[in-house]
Amino acid sequence: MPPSDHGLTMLLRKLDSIGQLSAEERQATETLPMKTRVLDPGQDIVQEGARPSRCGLVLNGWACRYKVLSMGRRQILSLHIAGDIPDLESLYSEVMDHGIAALTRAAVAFIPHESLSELLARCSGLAALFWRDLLIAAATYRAWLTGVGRRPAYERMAHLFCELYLRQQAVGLAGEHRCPLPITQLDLSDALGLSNVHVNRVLQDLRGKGLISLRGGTLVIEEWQRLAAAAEFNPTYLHLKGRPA
Amino acid sequence: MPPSDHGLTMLLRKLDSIGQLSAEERQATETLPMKTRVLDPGQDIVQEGARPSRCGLVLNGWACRYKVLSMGRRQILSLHIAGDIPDLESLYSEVMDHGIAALTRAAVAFIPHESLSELLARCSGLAALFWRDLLIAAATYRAWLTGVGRRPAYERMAHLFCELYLRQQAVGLAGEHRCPLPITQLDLSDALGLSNVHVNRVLQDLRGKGLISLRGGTLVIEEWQRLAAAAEFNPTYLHLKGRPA
DNA sequence: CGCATGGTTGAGGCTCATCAACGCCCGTGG
DNA sequence: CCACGGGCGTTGATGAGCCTCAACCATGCG
Repeated sequence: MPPSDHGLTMLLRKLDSIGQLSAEERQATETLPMKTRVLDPGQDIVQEGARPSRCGLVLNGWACRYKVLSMGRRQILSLHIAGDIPDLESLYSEVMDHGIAALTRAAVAFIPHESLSELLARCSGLAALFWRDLLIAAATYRAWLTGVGRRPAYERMAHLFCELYLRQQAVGLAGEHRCPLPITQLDLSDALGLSNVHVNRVLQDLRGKGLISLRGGTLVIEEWQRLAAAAEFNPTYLHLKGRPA
Repeated sequence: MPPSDHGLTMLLRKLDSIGQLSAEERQATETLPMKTRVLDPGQDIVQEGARPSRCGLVLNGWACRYKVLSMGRRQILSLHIAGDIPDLESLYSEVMDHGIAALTRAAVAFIPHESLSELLARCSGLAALFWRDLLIAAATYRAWLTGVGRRPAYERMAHLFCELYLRQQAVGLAGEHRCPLPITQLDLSDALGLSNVHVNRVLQDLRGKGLISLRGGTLVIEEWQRLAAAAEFNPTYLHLKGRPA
C-alpha cells in the first residue's frame, strides 16, 4: 500500500482505540483527499495566528503544539504521534492561538477542511469520535497542567512517560514495555516546563533508580509499577478502551 | 423574575458573547428543567470518578475544576462564574477525571443530561455554541499551562487577572476596570501552582507597582496597559466577540 | 469574649534555573 | 582520510525563585 495509506491506518486505529468504528465509516474515511509533505524538525505545520483551511494528519514522526513567549521561552502543550490530527480544532475555530510544528522529520497529510466537514456531516458517528478525541486532548491538558503546577520534576517526567507509553501502545506503536521517544531533551524540557539541564539530571535519576532507560530514541519502561506509582499515574483521562499493561 | 431565571440569563449572555443566538434557541433554552441548590464553599458539585447524569449551571458565586494529589496537593484547572456549565463535558464522557466544587457560596442549577441532549439534538446551532464553549475551555487550559510552565509568578498572576476581568466583562459582570474576585489567596495559589505565601507576596508586589488593587473580593485593574504588558496577555484564546477594554 | 478563617511577615532551605564549559556523535567538505 | 562544525547530551558552580514552617494579626461570627 502507498505510504499515505499507512497514515490513514494509524488514524483509524486511533479512532478505534477510543470508540467504535463501523465498516462504512472506515471506508468513507479512506476516501478523504490529502496531500502529503515531509517536514524537517522544527518546521511549522500551522503557525500561531493563522486561519488554516486544512488539517494536518501526522503519518509518521512526532509533532507538537506550542506557544512561544518573549526571551525565547517556549511551552509545548501536547505531543502528537502518527494518527493524530493536532490541528483538528482549526475546523471549528477561526484563529490559531498557538503553533504546531514537527519535532522530528515527519510526514504530514493535509486534508481540506471542506472535505473533512463534509465527511463528518455525513457520518455522525465519526463526528462523535472526533469530538471525543478533542475531549481527550482537553483531558490531557488538564493532566499536564496538574503536573506542571503541582508535581516535582521527577514525578512529572515519570507521568509523561507513562502517558506516552500508553498512548503509543493503544495504537500499536509500542513494544513490550518499550516505545519510541524520538525527541530531544530540549523538547522534553519545554513540554515539562523545566530547563534542559534539569531534564538531563532527572533523566539520570530515573535511569539510576532503574525505572526506565532511554537511548537512541527508544524509551524502555523497566518497572511499570514503580514508575506509575512515582507518577501517581491514573490513566482514566486517556479514555482508552483496552486495559493498560 | 425568579432567581433561577437570572442564571439562565447569564448562560444566554455567555453564549451570546461567543456566538450568535436565535430567538427560538433562547426560548428553547429557557424551557430546560432544572433543580437549584445552594452550595457552601468547598462543597463538591461533581466528584472525581463520578458518572453524573446531570450538568450543573452556575447561577451565582464561583466554582472551580480541580485535581487532587497526595499530600494535600491540589491543582485548580479552571475557574467558573455565573453562566458557566463547568461539567458540560460529562454529557459526552463517562467518568469524571477531576472534581468540580464551589469556591464561594454558590447557587447551582442541575439540568438532566437527557433534557440537555434533547435540546442540543433539536437545536444544532445551540449545540455548535456549546462545542465552541468546550473549545474555549481547552484554549484556556493551554493558556494556563503556558503560564504555569513558563511564566514567573508575577506575570502568571497578572495574566490570570487579565483573563478573569475580560471573561466577566464579556457577560456583564465587570464594572469600569473592576470585577469580582471572591476567592481566597489559597484558592488563587492552587490555580496558579504557587504557595499561598508566595501568592500573598506577589499580590503585594502587583499592588505596590500600582497595577491592581484587591480588597473585599473586588479586583480593580488600576493600569490595564501595564498589567497586560507584564502578562504578555493576548486575548485571542478567549474567542470573545466584543473588543477588550 | 473566644474561636475560626484568611491574610501577613520573617527565616531558612530546597528545587530548579542559568551560565559556561566540555565531550560525543555524525555529517560534511577539504 | 581527517579536520571541522553543529547539534545534542553532560557536568559543575552559583544563585534566584519559590516553598515550608511558624508565628502573628485582622476580621467576622457564635
